[in-house]
Amino acid sequence: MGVKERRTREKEQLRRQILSAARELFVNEGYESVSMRKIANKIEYSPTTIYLYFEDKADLLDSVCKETLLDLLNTLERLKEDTSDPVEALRKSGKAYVEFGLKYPQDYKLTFVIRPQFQKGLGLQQGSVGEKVFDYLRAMVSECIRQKAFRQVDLETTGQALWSAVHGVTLLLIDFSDFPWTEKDKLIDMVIDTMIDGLKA
Amino acid sequence: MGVKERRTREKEQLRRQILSAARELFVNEGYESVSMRKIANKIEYSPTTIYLYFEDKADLLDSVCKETLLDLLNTLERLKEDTSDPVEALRKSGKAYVEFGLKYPQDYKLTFVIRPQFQKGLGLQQGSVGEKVFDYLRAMVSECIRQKAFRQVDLETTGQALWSAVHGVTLLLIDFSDFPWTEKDKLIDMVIDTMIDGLKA
DNA sequence: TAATTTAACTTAACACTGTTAATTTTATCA
DNA sequence: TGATAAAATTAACAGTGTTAAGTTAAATTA
Repeated sequence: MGVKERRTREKEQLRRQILSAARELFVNEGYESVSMRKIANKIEYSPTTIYLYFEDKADLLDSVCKETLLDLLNTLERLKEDTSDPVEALRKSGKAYVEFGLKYPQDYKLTFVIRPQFQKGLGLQQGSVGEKVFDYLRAMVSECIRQKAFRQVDLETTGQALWSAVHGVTLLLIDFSDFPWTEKDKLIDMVIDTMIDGLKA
Repeated sequence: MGVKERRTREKEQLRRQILSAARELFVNEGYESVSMRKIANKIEYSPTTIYLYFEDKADLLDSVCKETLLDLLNTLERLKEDTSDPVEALRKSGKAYVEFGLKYPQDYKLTFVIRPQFQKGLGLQQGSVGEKVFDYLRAMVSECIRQKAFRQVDLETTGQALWSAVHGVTLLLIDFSDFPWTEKDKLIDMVIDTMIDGLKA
């Protein structure tokens, strides 16, 4: 009775194939410039086959972004081990966040700029990977407050403010690549360090 | 010989009409969802007429964004008069920047997210309005450093870091409108105040 | 093995897209 | 009025996301 299992496996495999082709095209040509036909051509199926695996183009984007968020979450949680100093841990997480965005700039934009445009109302629901990323950030901040390294700030607001800062520098560096930035790492450090300094006790 | 002058005026008028229709549609339906035909319908001309006044759709976007930047620059420079305290002036400018973005969220996104995607290599050239906006920010920061309200930080990097922070919070509030933000103004103040505190002498 | 049911996939079609070249209409000047 | 220049239009190209209907292939049953 291994037939059903094999079929399920085969379906899963094609689903991944579609997803991988979609990601590559989205990243290289931009979400709007990629057509269902292009994706279909890449995997050598007819365009409508994709609709048997995904609701529509936006759903395809959604699935690609969920993978990206998982990747980001893994990257961040891999840092958790070392560093007993909570402020240093937060700083490192901030750097890792921005560096993730700059390493995969188009994936980052898909997830944090394009997707919200096409998935309004589904930004960050309960149990989502996106929520877990923010949970991670909240825990970092919480530890800084608990150990009195930060002054008595509001946990939620502080987390959101830090997210704002790292999101901002990431996007500016991606979008305005021809702007006469000072040395990239200097800017990233400046953003993160200034925020952290402003929060210190 | 007022014929040529009238013609010039009429051409300018139609140009503005196109621009205004384009802005309204871009803002309400999103750049990619707006077709040249839709714009043409709105002004009751044939689609190709637009090409006599603008190079292409991206040029139309470019012109719309230049207007937005002028509007932003005016909004900021109107603050210049009052406030002798340079730090307070910077804080007010930061707030005004974010509030401008939230008052015209789609115009802000067109200018600072969509346009760079379609106008790569023209992000912020010499003499552009965009450059003037950043000049304004630089002057604010410069004054804070000159009056020793800020510690001896690098002018360029500091300006860019502040831009990152306000850009980030503006975009997050626009894009993730369903995220459980703490009170909006509380967050905006937190971002700006924390950055400024981190820069103080 | 042959017929039937189910799953997987494809073809054809709809009303659209940005942009170009060729053409027609409208306005100005001699 | 007729020629010239400017302005606006029509027709066409190769493409878009998505749906409904039709076809092929695989699995199950008799």
